[in-house]
Amino acid sequence: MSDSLSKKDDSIGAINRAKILVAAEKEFAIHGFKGTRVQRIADRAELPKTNILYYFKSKDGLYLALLQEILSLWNSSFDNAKAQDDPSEVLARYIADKMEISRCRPDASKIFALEIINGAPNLSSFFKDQHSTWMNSRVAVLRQWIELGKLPDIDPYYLLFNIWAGSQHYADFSAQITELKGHAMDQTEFANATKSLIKLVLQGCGLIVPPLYK
Amino acid sequence: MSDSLSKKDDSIGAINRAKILVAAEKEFAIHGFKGTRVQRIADRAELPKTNILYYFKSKDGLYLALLQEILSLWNSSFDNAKAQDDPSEVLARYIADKMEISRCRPDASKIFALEIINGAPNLSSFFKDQHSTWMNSRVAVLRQWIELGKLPDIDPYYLLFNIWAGSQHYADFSAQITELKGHAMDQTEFANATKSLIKLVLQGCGLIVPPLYK
DNA sequence: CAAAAACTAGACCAATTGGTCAGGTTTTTG
DNA sequence: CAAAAACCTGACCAATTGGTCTAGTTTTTG
Repeated sequence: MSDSLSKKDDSIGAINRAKILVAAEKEFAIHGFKGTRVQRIADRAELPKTNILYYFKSKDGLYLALLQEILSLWNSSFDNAKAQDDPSEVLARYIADKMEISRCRPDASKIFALEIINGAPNLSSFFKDQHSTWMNSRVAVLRQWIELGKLPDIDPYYLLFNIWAGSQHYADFSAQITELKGHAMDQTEFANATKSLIKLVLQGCGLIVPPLYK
Repeated sequence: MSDSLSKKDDSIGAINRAKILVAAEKEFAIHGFKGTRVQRIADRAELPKTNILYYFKSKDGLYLALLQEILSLWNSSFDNAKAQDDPSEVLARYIADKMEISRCRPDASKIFALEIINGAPNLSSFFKDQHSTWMNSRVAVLRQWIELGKLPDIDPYYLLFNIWAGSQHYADFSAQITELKGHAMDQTEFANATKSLIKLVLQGCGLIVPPLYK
């Protein structure tokens, strides 16, 4: 049977589904939802178009499945941070994680960005609620840090927005960055960009950068 | 006569062209290039579809005209900064300008973002060259500031990327922000976000925030 | 004021494309 | 090993949509 619940066998179906998702991620990132052609996903996955529609009921279905997989990338170490943790360590680690996603999964980041820019028409209210809940709990921890004097006064929302913006930028705007730098960023440059961002954000809100991230 | 060179008369053609551009900006920002329907631009502009194609040769032509108008927004006070200027003042002003664009022209920002995310398929190499030239001259000024000891050592590229990312985020990701905050940001909140960003960036690279922007 | 230019607009079309269908083959399973 | 389930695929279709054509109306201009 072929419901799309999680399972990672090596059946021919699982392999093809994975190939299709990889191809679709690339196509949707480059062309957007409306601009993406099922035929081109098929070409990229080296399967006939009909198979795409066989494994995923429709273009919509494929997109939704892909989006769900992408959203799971948003989980991070910051999710479990507590008031007793060290803000510098936690935030530096969080930024480093976010930068790593931008480096390794730029297309996933782009698809998410496209979705938000267009008004999040395909994000379920379940995800939105979950996201809001997550945000509230994280803002609470940041406020506790501030009360405890571990973090200088700063609006938690704008702090988080800046971390997201600053890290996702390297994935979403890679075309611009490549153009301006004259070449695509390599791993070393990503490491430097990560250090810069960590320093900017931590120092920007009055924290000391942990030695590990200098 | 109807070449699309600049002119701001009140002829019926100029008025309609302007109405179409306003409508198109909204539609392209929400649906992307491929997802935008000429008919819907027409509906929004309250003109028959044929008139859209009359004033602009094609959907492509309309999009290109709009994009060109949007690119002109990128000019700013930072363009003319010199080594003898004060980095704190210049950068604070630059960030404030960028935030103002995000607040007043969010759809323009979104269209630019969509264009870059999709690999900048419609940005002329003329614009790219111009942009690179601009970047080189700005990086040079930042480096002079560093040499003069007016600005602590920081990679000029990553500094500028962070300013762009941090400010454009408020336009491009407004759907997410609205969802997480529970409401759309008003002018007061934009003012606070601007202060936060200025403080984060300036303090982040070791500068003092000018009183005017506190 | 007449002719040219600018503008309005309904009818229509060709091309694209997501998706269906029917008839296969291969793999799994009892 | 047979039957059922899973998988493959070419032919085909209906709907959408950017764009054209033709024919008219309004505005500008010499």
